[in-house]
Amino acid sequence: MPELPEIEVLRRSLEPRLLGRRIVGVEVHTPALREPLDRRALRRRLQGQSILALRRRSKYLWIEVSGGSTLVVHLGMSGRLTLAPAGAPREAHEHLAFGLDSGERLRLRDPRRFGIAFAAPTAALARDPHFAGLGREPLDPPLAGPELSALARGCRAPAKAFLMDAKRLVGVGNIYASESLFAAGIHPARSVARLSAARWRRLAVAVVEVLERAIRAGGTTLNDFADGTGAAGYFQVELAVYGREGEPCPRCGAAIRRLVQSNRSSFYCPRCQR
DNA sequence: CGGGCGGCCTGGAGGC
DNA sequence: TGCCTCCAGGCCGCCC
Repeated sequence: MPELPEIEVLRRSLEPRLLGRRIVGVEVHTPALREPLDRRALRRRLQGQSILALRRRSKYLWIEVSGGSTLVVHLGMSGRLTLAPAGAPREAHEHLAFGLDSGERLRLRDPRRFGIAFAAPTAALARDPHFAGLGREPLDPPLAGPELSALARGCRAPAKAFLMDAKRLVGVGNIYASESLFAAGIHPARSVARLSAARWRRLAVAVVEVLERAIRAGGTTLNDFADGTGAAGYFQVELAVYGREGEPCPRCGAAIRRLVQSNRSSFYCPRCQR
């Protein structure tokens, strides 16, 4: 669920509330999310430091602090990173929290524990294994057809799998892959090995537009996602095909179908997508 | 080496 | 009402 738009919405919601704040306490409640939480490194790198910048890379949030370190957070499937007022009780599945000089607490809740959190030297992030092999950011600058086509060089995968291959293009997960392919009129099972230039152009435009619209709508909240203030997004009401098997296509009225690819559900219109 | 797929994990939905 | 099964999907590792 948290794909690029959700993390960007989270980043924008937290940025004005966190910039300049000082981290006064680091609480680690759970030994491991998807990776072990390193309590000592989190404390050593973050405690007492001021928050300088919030950035996003792929589906990761980077919170850069003074002293040369950055806190990296990935929400996995069910994570929430929210600011809690002073004195708020610990919530269920709260694994990690940072006390701030404002008295608030920045806390990570993640029932399914697919998330990731660690602190690392800012200067070494580009070489960090989490980031070294990542592909192109689709929005900065906005992707165009020829470049998307070039990213697919040597790739014969179905279009759905290509869009979700973070080594080539980051940020597009299961929901926005289905939505982008619908917007471009491309069948999710079509191989990208021989797509026309016109189709590459339509796909690039579709990816950029879908992601930007989702950001403007505050992201997609199906179950878990909320921004840093706890607010849900509302792009779920604008989804054209995702999760709508059997419903009429918003463009042509044909029944939307579901297809399983790589153990993931893809949704598409059999008439509009070829 | 590209690509498919299982596993990690829990809550919620649906069937009986 | 309660128990069971299934499903959700980001990402890594395994396998063909």
